[in-house]
Amino acid sequence: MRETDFVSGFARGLKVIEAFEETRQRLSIAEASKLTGLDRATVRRSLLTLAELGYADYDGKFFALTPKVLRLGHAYLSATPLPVLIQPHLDQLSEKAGQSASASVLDNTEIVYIARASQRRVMSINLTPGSRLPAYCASMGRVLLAALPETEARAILSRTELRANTENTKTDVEVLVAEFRRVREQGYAVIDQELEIGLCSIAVPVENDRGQTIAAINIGAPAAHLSAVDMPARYLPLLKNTQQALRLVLR
Amino acid sequence: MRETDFVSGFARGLKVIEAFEETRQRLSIAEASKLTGLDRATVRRSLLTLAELGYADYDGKFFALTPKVLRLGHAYLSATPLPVLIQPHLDQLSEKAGQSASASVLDNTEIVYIARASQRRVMSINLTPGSRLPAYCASMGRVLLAALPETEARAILSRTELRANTENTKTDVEVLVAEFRRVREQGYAVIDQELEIGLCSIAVPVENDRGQTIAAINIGAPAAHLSAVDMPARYLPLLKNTQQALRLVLR
DNA sequence: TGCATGTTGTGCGTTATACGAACAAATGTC
DNA sequence: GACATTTGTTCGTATAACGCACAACATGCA
Repeated sequence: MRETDFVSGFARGLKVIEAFEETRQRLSIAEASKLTGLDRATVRRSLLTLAELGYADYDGKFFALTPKVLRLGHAYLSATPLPVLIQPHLDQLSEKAGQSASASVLDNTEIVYIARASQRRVMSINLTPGSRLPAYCASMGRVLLAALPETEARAILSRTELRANTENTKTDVEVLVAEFRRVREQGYAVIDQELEIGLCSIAVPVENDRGQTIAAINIGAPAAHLSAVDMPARYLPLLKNTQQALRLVLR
Repeated sequence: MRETDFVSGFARGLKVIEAFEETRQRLSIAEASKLTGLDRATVRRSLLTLAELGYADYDGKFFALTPKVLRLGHAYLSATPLPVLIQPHLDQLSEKAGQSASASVLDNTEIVYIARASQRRVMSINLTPGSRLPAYCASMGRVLLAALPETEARAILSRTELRANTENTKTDVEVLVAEFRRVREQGYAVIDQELEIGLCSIAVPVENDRGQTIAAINIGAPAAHLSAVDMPARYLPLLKNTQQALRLVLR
């Protein structure tokens, strides 16, 4: 790609949109400028463009995103076969397990939820398609990282801020890499309250017909309901069934 | 706003992202050019920019969006208080009703789902935050259109393609406007299989503490389970409770 | 093979944008 | 109320993007 095949005005604008995610509130021009590192004049032009197009509201002082920006994320969900294909299998899985079931893919150091079937809410945070969690401490993240060559997995870990969300959270790189090996061998990952106290989950990879891991699915359950060690016996058969069914429809 | 306060490169790029939604598949440069009406060279630069930033994959022939674009839509969901505030109430509502509950806002002629609590899937299509439905034939859409001045509601209807999705679908402007009046008086809207055969729903407006309608919530149920005329008696008290609770937290 | 059709990539003159700084207007502080 | 600081806006200029035209390549068909 040549130097001139890059529209920096577009790239800057996308950066401005993402700046809203971090703050959870409306932004002034100066705030957006600080968050993005872009010049105030440039940010102002981007924000005014967003307002002009209806992606943002502007009250003369603050900018706030409008629901129209959901179109952008939805463009992926409806254009990509994966979420659409997975959803019905996830519904079945969730129904049979009586627990929430989700699907996600890896995006750099995080997993991104692409589909979800929730029976009831077990986590304090609200997960919807588009939600992100750090890969190292999520069951689907473990599965997705385990599918990578070890050097790549290490590279991702080195870019990750390994926080101890609970006292159970594994934060040591060598411990995690060893865990990836185990996950690769046994074909599934179990998380015992590493992300949030009271929450356990079990995940398996979603493979296409060439055996490549392209996503992960999991079942999450309250620790009060079932201890982590009991999860494989209870849910692994269901997950494996779904995994097998998906392998046949994914090319 | 001055002429120069608009970044057309940014606006063009956003248009390119949205082009993916319509086709439900990957796009070549020429296809994206046709869909957006932009010059091929321009579209090519935008697509290469998306690829460079990781928002798209490029195999040398076709471009496909990556999960990273979900960040953009999610920037709205996490930055806006409304979805976050509504979600727990929706969960409760859904649990008590034993049916799916959703929340949406109006975006031009369509409603956009901003939160959802699903007990089981009752519709053939998959609804997630970001999903859109035409306002005129959805229960939440009726409620949101009824909250507008009649001239505005008519203006929106005039911009809408009034399709008869089922034999029940109301497509006559005068019939719809009369329906809006009734909805405004009775404070709720009921849809009897106007969107999809077998699906009924009932919606009420979500108002802030100044009485302004800022969103709508609904309960959807299979027609086989409960006829449309029985919905108010069964679900309206629950919806009104949730409406009241939300009024207190929304300023 | 030869022709027609369609697609992608590139060079170039014109036009529009981003940059940085300087100015103006709030905002906060003592 | 005066000062200091932050924020929003304007402006001239270097630079980058735009759209057109053309070349290169692939594909389909007779």
